[in-house]
Amino acid sequence: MPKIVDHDARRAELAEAMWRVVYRDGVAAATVRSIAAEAGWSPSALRHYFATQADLLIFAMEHVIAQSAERFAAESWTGPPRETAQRMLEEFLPLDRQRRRAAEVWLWLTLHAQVDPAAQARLSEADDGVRGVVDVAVDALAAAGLVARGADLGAEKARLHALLDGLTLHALVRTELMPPGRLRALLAEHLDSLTSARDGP
Amino acid sequence: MPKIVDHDARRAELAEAMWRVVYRDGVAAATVRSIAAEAGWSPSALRHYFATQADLLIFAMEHVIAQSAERFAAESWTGPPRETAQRMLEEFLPLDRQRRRAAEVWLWLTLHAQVDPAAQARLSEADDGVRGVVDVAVDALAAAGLVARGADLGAEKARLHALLDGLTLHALVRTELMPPGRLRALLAEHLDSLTSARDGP
DNA sequence: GAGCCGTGCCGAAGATCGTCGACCACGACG
DNA sequence: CGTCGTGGTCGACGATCTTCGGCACGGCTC
Repeated sequence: MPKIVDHDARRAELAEAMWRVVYRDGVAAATVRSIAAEAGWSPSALRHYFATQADLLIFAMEHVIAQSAERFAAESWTGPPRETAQRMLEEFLPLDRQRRRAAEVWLWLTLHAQVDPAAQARLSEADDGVRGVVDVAVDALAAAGLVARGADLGAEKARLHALLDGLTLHALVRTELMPPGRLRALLAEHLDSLTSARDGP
Repeated sequence: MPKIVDHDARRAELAEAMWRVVYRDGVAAATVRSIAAEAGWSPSALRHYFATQADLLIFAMEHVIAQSAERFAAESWTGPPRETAQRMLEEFLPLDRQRRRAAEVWLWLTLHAQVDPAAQARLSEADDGVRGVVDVAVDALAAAGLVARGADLGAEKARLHALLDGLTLHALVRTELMPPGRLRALLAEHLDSLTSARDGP
């Protein structure tokens, strides 16, 4: 009976407006009002599609993660496993402004999740997406026989994942000490350590 | 001529009040009002000692870091270097509620530093404190001959530091996957990887 | 011992934020 | 062609950080 709008499309539109604001002015500028202005709506209109600000940011974050997942699925990922793993994991490092902004949003969500169980749950799902890529990368290395027998794959995945997020954090807080080249080099060094021969059981 | 107050002592008192609030209710509850109430002052009084909320949190963070540094300096750190390094680094992991809360504050500051150059500068100094401890730990291992010749000490320090902060982040966002025991084990695994024989140049 | 005046502190106000409720308008269905 | 539900706006509320004007206390000077 009433006017019908494609909610999913509208949500995506608002999420993109949010990313434009974030890319331009940083996550601190991602207020409900500024995002609404960017999208050309009144602040109240957003409430029809996102009950709360955190919902919008989570949706936007899931949006880019889903896009990343599509890119991962689309690419063939042939070639040397070692270089492939490096390329896959570099996707998550803040090597350019865009990914740096995404890391800021990620940080905002992480902090917010400390007090919002709903955000916590959905952030965990998104986190699983990243963890899944790390798993794939490590498994591919192991399947290629590049990881020493006896290595604890579960622990290696957790360690690599932690290193990835730690590097991201350091890139945010100490940009001058962590230029893109150093981020890549440290990731490479870790993969070297992972793939070099180590004592089996 | 006027009433004289020991500003440093008052600042320390307010910082301790802040930590009580944070410990009890989390960093989100660390508003100027709640901290003032906890300390028994009016919100305006805080402005005499901290120009802004970020200043208070930074001071409080530096406060605990300074205390940690004192503990580090006080302890003799004798015994096997490998176990010593583990103990030193575990100080920075959120293994109990107190350190978890500290990590939340750290996260808040990191986010805030993205828009506040002053906070950014002072946070960098605090970050150097942590980096210094990591350096000491790795240097001690190297001095004991436990790190393979040819290893890039600078890179190893950066990698260990990133791992430390990454583990902290994961402990905050995925507590159920990162209980204290697993945090310790992953740190130990990394130190094992660092101290096990690796290819020299 | 008396007065001055600067420090310390408070209360209220300003600005901005997220969120909510009341109200209007359009348009698809009966 | 009328109905009524969805979509949208406006205004307001409460909370936040920060700023401003004013009051009071208490050391220093005379």
